[in-house]
Amino acid sequence: MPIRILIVDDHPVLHEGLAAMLESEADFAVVGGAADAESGIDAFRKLRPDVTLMDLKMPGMGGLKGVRALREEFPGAKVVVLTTFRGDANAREAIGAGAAGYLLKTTLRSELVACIRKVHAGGRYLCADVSADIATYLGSEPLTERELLILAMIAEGLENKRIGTKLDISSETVKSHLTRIFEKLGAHNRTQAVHIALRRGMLGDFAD
Amino acid sequence: MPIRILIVDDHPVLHEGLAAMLESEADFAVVGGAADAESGIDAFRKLRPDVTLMDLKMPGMGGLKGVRALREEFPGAKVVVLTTFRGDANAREAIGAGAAGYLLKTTLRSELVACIRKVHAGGRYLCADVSADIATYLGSEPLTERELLILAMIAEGLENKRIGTKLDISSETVKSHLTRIFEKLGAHNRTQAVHIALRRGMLGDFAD
DNA sequence: CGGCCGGTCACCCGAACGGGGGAGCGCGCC
DNA sequence: GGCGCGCTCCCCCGTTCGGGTGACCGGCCG
Repeated sequence: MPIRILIVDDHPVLHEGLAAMLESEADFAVVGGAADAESGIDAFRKLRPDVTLMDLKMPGMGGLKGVRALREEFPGAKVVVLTTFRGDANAREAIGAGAAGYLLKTTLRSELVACIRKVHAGGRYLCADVSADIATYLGSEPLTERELLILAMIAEGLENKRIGTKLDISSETVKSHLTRIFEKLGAHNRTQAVHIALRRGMLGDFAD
Repeated sequence: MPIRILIVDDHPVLHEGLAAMLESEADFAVVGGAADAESGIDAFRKLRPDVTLMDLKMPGMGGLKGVRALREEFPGAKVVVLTTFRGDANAREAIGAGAAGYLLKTTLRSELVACIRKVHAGGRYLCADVSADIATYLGSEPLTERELLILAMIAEGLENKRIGTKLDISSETVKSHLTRIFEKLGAHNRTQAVHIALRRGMLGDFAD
């Protein structure tokens, strides 16, 4: 009996590419597909695939919450995240959300297949680039939610005072958050902090 | 006789997806593929395809220069750019470099096929999102090379003085460039300028 | 030739930023 | 209960930023 696979990706081209790739493996069967996390979970309920391939950036709830929600409802679900972006933060969160595999879209067919096999067998698989990224920042403290929120507003170019107003806190508080953010990221000013955060995938990334 | 297509893309999954999609059209024939611009041009020399699909972000020279180089050697080459990223700047440059089509990877199969047909017939095709982006910023003045260079350094978090040192100019000059950059982008501070530039695809983008 | 444009530099000044302290307060965990 | 952590706020002070204004020069184009 083949490994039954569900594909959740909103890029038609990629979606079909994956399907074509996987179908050509003798013991793989693509049993369904969806273009966003919500309908992906629906599809899972009906199909109960062995392995689910999920993109991170999708309309609606997004892939990260998708993984979390899916794993909450089906703790045994085996999910492989497949995304365009590097950066340790994305991968860490995905793994924290319960993903068993994490691949980049630059992955070779052979690696994709190997990953699915490994995950299906109950293992984990991270592609090399990503595990390297994670290793690089192993010791680094994660930002708190508040800090991430403020950093996101910084990234949009807001000034401390305006952020304070929006969050109903003093601009002094914003400053002290910022100081901690700089410490954690190793930045010396707000623009550099944004740069590092983008590189590490900590901010709601640009582009789809 | 079918429309002969060359695919240049470094993402195996996407590459195969495109190939699968296009092959399933009766009058399309994928005659070759490459994973970077240089070998894409090599392939073009041998194959002389009717239409070339090219990704923008690739190792080596990158897709933009690839299009430029290809069109220089073969002014009649019909190139469709296929990329993940929105933003008017990317698209403008690609068109300026001689691309006849510009699609996002979120494009539907039907649109992809239509685009290739239109370009093959000698026409142009931009996907709706991108032409909307371009329309939005129609009146805006483009940044000069110098300004882009400085903006890129700003994006990395460098301060004016350090940029001045690196470029061997006064920090006052950096400031006056910056003032012009703010004007052109409609920004009020450096971080916001970077934000806008990223959104508009003006900076060497993040991620592959 | 005269103008325009892009790049260079200068000075003033008020506002924003970043580093240095210190200090409360609520919450969860041991 | 005590401790730590995250969030909140405050003051000081030197630096950087950003706006305003003005100026020079070399190249390109009409």
